[in-house]
Amino acid sequence: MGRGKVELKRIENPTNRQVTFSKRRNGLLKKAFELSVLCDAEVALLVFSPSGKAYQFSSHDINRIITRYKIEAGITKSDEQGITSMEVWRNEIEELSRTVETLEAREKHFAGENLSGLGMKELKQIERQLRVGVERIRAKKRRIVVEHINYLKKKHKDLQEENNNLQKKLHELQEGNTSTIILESDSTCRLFQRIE
Amino acid sequence: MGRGKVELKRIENPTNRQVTFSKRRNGLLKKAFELSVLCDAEVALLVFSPSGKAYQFSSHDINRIITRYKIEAGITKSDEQGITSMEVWRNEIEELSRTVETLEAREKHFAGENLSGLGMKELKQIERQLRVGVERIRAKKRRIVVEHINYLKKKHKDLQEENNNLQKKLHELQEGNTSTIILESDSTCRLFQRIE
DNA sequence: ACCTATTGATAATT
DNA sequence: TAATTATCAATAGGT
Repeated sequence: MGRGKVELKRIENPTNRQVTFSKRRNGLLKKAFELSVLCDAEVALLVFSPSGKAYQFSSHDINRIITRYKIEAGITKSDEQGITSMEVWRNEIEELSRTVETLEAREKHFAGENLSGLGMKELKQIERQLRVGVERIRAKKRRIVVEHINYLKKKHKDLQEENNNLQKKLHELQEGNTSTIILESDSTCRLFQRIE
Repeated sequence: MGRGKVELKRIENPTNRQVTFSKRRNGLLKKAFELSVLCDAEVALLVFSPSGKAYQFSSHDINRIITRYKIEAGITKSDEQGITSMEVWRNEIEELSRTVETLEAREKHFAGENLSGLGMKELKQIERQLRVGVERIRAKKRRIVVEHINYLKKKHKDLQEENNNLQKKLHELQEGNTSTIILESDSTCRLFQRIE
């Protein structure tokens, strides 16, 4: 929505990024507010800029919304108010550690290690995933090669054209001057080298 | 944004409210995502519909974002001791998060996704790893099949032996008693069934 | 920070 | 519920 489409990737220019952040953050907060009013919904929005500044919107008490989320997410705490941030962090660390363990186990499976305990079904499943991965990797490789070949073909064609032009000029010079001409132009020499 | 301006107040028609909720919720989630990507920001969004259904978006682990918010909000009564240990934990969390991200990225690569940005060398490396994995999985499968076959062979042999013994006993009985004998032994019937 | 050409979101309608 | 479309809103790039 502006003077040009924007790719969905990190804006590299820091100034632009900052400006866009400011604009879009406001837009997002506004829309969160509108949603809560128009549709009578509970909305909580937390935003941290890369530089660490915090922004928030919440239609109701934010801690209530967060608590509601945590309850829905299955994190039933004995005492919501009593959770110190330290406890929250400890839980967070444990959760992350579990995630890491799971991911590492899966990676081992993909590498064909630690397979004891897996049944035929799981093995077939993993093998299928691996084969899909291999096929996609190969497709990507083929694409890269094709692109490179096309690039070279184009370069080749361009150089051949340039070469023809140079030859033509050379002939014109020879016709205008019957004395022998020795080819010594640097660019012409490089040209021939690059064509092979 | 539509066929007419809308007042910033609760939509009274329940159908319209539901439809608008669905559309705007999607729009809001999309924009939250875009903000996080374009501007490299941490964003967490929680939405509860009036009917109680929960929707969420978070650019990073939502609990981490919530924790971060709680810390910023409750920073008033934090003593220096607390801050120090909190920072230690926060560092640990960030490290774990990075590990998770790395592992997830690698898993995507193994699945042949998110390959943009990888060069020929990396692609070949990944393909090699995948092929090694496939080979090991297949070896494991072969081992399982062979073991199973051996198990069946042994069972078959045992049963055949038992069968022979029974036949022998039968003949002995027949020789001792010339009258007709009808086979009705339950165990013998099951035996023949299991051998096939 | 403000301005506007453009893209994006969505209200109404089918 | 899912498309389509006419409009309004957000915003990218420029000043």
